[in-house]
Amino acid sequence: MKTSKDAPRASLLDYPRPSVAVDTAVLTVADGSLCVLLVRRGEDHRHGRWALPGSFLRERERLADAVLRSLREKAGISGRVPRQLHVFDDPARDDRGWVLSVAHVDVVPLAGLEGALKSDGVRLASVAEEPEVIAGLPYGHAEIVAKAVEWLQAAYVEAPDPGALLDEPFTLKELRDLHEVVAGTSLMRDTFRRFMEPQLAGTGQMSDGTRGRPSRLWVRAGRAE
Amino acid sequence: MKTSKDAPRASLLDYPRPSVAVDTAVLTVADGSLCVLLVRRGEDHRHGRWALPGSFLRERERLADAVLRSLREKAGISGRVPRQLHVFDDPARDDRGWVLSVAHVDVVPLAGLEGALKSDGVRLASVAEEPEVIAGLPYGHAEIVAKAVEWLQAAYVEAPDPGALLDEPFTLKELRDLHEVVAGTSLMRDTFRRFMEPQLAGTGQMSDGTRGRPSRLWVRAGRAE
DNA sequence: AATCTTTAGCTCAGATCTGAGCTAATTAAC
DNA sequence: GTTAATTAGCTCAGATCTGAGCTAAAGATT
Repeated sequence: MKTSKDAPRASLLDYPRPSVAVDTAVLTVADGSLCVLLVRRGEDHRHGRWALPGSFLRERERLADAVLRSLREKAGISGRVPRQLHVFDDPARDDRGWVLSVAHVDVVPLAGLEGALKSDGVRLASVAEEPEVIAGLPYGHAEIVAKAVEWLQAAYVEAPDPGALLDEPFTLKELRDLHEVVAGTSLMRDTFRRFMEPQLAGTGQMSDGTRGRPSRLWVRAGRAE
Repeated sequence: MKTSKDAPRASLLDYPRPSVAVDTAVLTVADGSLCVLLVRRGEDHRHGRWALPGSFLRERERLADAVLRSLREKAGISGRVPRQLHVFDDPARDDRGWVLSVAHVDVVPLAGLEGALKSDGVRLASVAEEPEVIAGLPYGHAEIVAKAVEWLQAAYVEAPDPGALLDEPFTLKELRDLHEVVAGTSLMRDTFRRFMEPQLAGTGQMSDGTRGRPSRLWVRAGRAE
């Protein structure tokens, strides 16, 4: 089972190898609530339970490609920019054997999920409003969701809608509403404006047909002006 | 070995598996310079070249344990709190085969490395002063060092000496000198003091025998007072 | 059409932060 | 000893940040 330890060995690649999986928290905002995408597990293991979409890594496949493939196959959606979060390596994590899971996060606007959500094998769970659903996920997936949310919140403190959840152009109110949902707190209007404006480019247009006084419309701009 | 759980497929674990390695950037401060520990590679591969200490993961081993083992075996040092940085997954990274490398960072005071540095198979490379050494590391290790330094700098912005590089108690000058080395820039004296003092606990003692006016001695304190 | 509600955009006093500069306390050099 | 150099700790004016409150501009309600 084990190759000998000391003698010059044929190849270091003779070491036992773990299975490697990717699991992804797909985050979006729906109905003013930060949500994560769940899929119902198929015939393989833990049949019928809700879990994050994931997959085993295929031969020579890149992690990001495995994430995009798993989102396509399991949830029927197009992921965008999967980002690695952490490797979970508890040998007892998965009772099928020795499995490392590389957790990822991706951000997808609700419009990109609507087709997938018609299936009854796909649903959203609100991170804030359905904590019991998140806490009950198998394979330590609750921890992945927590890390994903933490990452998203940190990203949304730094820049205007870095996950591109909003369609451009948008008003500062729309942007602030989104950031408040992500942060889970209310944000001071002027402080928010003052921080974000330098990172936005004005379109010259004004919003129209909305409630209240029309406001300028903006698009995301590169940080360096 | 593993038996299948239920019918349809033999086992998902029949997928091909990558080799998994850990590589660690051990950071320290020596002679007023932020340094990373390198070891000379042994008989296995790339004989004689300097590289970060690393190892293949053993059966059911935790990543953190593999890091500590590799530091013990390859560098003869006791690591402290290895922290995961990123998984490098380029299939062409290693010409021996399909190898995922889980990069880690650890912080160790110079005193903990002095024994190891007597060996000519172990050296320090200054991140700022020997960029060509870092840039020439094999297996994409330069990228690991860059991520490790980035992580350390971010950590040192948040808290007083989170890597515990300084022996307690210390003066604010010693702390600031350390933080300046890590940051690579000079830090405003009073701004630094004002930010750090609430995160320190005074010992009531004063420094003695040092140049200049004696100053208070401090120890690190938990963030929550 | 008058009034209410909502949102935008600005202003300004007060709060907070910044860092140069001052005085103090010690060691080092002469 | 006397003077220079170094570092500590504080102070205060100026810079910056904050957010309540004001006026403006639109749709909604009556």
